[in-house]
Amino acid sequence: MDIVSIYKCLCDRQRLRILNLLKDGPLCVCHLMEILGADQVKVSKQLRYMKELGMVDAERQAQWMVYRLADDQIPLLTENLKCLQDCAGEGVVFRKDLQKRKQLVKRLDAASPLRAIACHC
Amino acid sequence: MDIVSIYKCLCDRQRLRILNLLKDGPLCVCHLMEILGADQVKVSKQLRYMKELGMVDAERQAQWMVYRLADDQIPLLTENLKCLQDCAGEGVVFRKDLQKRKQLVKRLDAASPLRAIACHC
DNA sequence: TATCAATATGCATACGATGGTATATGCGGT
DNA sequence: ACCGCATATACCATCGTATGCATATTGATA
Repeated sequence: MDIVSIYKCLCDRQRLRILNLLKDGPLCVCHLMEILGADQVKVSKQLRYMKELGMVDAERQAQWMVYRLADDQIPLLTENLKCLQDCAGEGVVFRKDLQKRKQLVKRLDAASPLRAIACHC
Repeated sequence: MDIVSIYKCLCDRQRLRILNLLKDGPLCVCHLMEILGADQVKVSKQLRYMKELGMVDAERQAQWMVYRLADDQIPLLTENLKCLQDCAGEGVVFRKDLQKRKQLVKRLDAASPLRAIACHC
């Protein structure tokens, strides 16, 4: 994959937020939607975009599609993801996303352990 | 400056090449044109773009405009520039650019030391 | 001041990415 | 077989950004 494609992917805030979330583990589309407060189509399209680039992998779990960072990591990507939370000013958004993620996982565990497992959180 | 703007800047191959060249020291527009094999308008506009972003600074030297990486480096940018030459496959382009740069400097030194100095190469 | 070289800018156009709506697919449960 | 939920896709409008051409600006030199 060429460098320019990677940077093109990174130059959208929502894609960055998604990658940042997936860095902590797989998530299904509906949970991404909830955390990001975004609509289904948008999230779905961006995931497809990143899947075609080879940045993320998708796996079906019952009716959910679970997305994760691709197994064969791209060093350039990995390095850039590392520093998202430390980014001056903007790091807040990324840190908050990860907090929301934790809350979500807790809630799912309490309400329906099975579903939490199914969704790989 | 926000992350997205930085990545937007990085997602153009020619801008990357320019930044890579400036990492080794200042250059004027005509030398950039020569090394990149690009036309004046394009180079000039991309430099302006990067100047407005705060990535590069410009200084007039007689009739030449000499561009350099901005004094107050942006960490995210610095880190990304570091690995350009090592990028799988594509690193070649960036390495070749730096070679061309060296040849250019040599030639200028031989032909006209004064001009070489004026152009800060 | 006329002129040339180096560089910048304005404007029109084209292209690619993005967003929205509607619709399709795939799976589980009844 | 049907329905509902989760997700994907097609299609179209839109908008940002790059590109090309023409022209303006700036500094040096005669």
